[in-house]
Amino acid sequence: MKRKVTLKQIAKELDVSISTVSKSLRNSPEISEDTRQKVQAFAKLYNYRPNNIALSLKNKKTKTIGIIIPEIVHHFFATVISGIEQVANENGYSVIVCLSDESFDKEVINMEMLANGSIDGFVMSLSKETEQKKDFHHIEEVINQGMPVVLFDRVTNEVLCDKVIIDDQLAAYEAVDFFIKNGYKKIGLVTTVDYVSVGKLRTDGYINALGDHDRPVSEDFIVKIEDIENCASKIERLLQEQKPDAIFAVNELFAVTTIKLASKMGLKVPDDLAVIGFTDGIISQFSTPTISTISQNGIKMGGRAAQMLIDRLELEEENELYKTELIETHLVQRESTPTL
Amino acid sequence: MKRKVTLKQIAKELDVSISTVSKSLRNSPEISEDTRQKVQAFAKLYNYRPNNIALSLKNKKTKTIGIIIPEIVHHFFATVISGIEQVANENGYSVIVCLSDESFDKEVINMEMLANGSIDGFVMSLSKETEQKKDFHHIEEVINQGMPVVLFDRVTNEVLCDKVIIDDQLAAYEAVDFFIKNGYKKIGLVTTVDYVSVGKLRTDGYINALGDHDRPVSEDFIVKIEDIENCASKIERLLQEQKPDAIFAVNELFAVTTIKLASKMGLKVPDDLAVIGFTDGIISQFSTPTISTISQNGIKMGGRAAQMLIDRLELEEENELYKTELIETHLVQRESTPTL
DNA sequence: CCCCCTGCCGAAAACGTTTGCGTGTTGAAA
DNA sequence: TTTCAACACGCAAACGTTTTCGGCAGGGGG
Repeated sequence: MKRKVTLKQIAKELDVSISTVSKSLRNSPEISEDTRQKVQAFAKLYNYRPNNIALSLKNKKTKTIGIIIPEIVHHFFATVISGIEQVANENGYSVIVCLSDESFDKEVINMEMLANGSIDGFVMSLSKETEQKKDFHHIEEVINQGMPVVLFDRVTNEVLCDKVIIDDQLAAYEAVDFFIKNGYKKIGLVTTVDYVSVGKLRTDGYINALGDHDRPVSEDFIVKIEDIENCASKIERLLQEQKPDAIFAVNELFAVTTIKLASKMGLKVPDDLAVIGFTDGIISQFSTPTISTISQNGIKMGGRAAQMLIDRLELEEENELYKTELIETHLVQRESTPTL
Repeated sequence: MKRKVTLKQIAKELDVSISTVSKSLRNSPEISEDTRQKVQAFAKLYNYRPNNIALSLKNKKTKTIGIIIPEIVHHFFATVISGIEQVANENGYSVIVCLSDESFDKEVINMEMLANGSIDGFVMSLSKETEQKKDFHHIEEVINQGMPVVLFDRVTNEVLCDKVIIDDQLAAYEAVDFFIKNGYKKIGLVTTVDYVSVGKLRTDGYINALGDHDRPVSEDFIVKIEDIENCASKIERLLQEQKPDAIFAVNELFAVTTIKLASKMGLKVPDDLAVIGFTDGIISQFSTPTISTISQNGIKMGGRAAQMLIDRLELEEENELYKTELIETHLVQRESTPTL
């Protein structure tokens, strides 16, 4: 086993100083052609690579981005990571991933763990619990220490930083608008509880769309789901009691669950019930029928977030002007809405 | 903005030496009660946290695990990361994730990038291209430098290291055996090209199961798919020309694609065609009909891999005894196979 | 012959820790 | 009063880099 070789070892072996070796490898004109060649040959032979940790310590930058997300077993977040990783790599950065498991405490612990020098900045999406508690001191603290943070998707107005989101409200509006324009009368909503920021916004979009078309908004047509495990009964009740002809669901899981329940009740999708979901993921593409969704391009979202972070990192002056970028969405029509 | 405080700053502020501060914070008996209290109070006030990078440099360990996987937008790999992260966190480790995008070059670059001190060890799954080229020098080099590697799922016999796999061949055998025992006569296989290690093993399991029951193995019943994009025609041909009554697919995507094609051809699943897939993921759970699969517990797999790596890292003596752990699988019966 | 310049290289500091060892002070024992 | 231990603390090295600065030697010009 041959351990990694260091400058010091090369220096000793070649009987020169450490600085000579370092300069030779960086092609400094201070060093004679002869010595440079010799050192470089030796370094190549022993496959010398500078130690990242030492470089990080010296340069006070790690070239590493910290990602904190609620969970990774979730297609949308996986695509976001993918987007971040891609842009990060192109710019010579690595990514270190931590999962909050939707827990406030884990989010805080992970942030503190990474904030002590391990990374140059964060890209993160809030955990449900954090959104519920509205406690963002851990994020503000990190920002105060001069470490940039970019929030995406699940963001909050209460902390000042760069953000990347989609226009959740508008996207939901358009989905409902699509239903209305195509003659649907009884449009139901399957959404999350209100403290989930994106759920709330999408709910607002639904309400506004109905309002703008002078449609009544009834609580009876809205199902708010806390945990996915036992949501079936609530959705079933909506389907049975209100007999909606269209359902807008704020995520894939709700959409596919609704369709399955509808099918079990003998309803045909899309003939008896049209469905539009949110987040264009695996489920929507492969379920039967395939599900029309509002696309939410995670790759692009992650890419933009990473780019914003890196831009800020490589900027010399501190810039207190924070931007919020909007990622465009559009309706992907599939089998769960009729072709018109 | 208050930047992170260092030992040096505390020392200057309190007019003591750096070592006194350090020792005070670590409760060394060398330091008087008085000074200790004073330093600790001050450190708490300024929210002192030791710099991870400096610690890494000093201790020559980073408490970070490098993960290299082909892609993250893939439910199985996402669950594996989840499993790794969990065990890593419990042991005070972070994880840094790199994606090879199924490319040999990216795999090599990522490994070299991380191997220069950024991490203590690797958990990885080979890219398709690496499996095809059978070039593992980058992995061997890393191991030679004393950095432990744990391979999972897509592994190779050509490199000596710890491994975590499922018994792909046995699992496939059992799936086919299930078909045979339940009276199916014409069992088709939808698999990958042979260089994908797990695909090959599952194909072998299929062949052996047929052989052991004295069933003929015909190439006509086997479809080998290179890329998922244009696999439809091949599968259709199998369904039309051979009219199998059961299909074993080596992954979810092949399974759901087969089912969709069968439905389009008017075949009823499971009545006209029974299907068993592999990897118990989102698609299998939510497609219609839900798909029976060989479960492949990614969380457990990742967890074991992480534990093996950490065990080796925290072991004092070098241990050349490498283990290969098997994760048990079982058949999850859903709607794509008949209830008997 | 002296001075200066230039080419080449090494010493050392710095990044932030931890820790073995040396040292000064104090108090008590002889 | 002398001696010695215990106590409390500081020095410095080490981890592996990069970079500034200073120095030495040799050569050329005055």
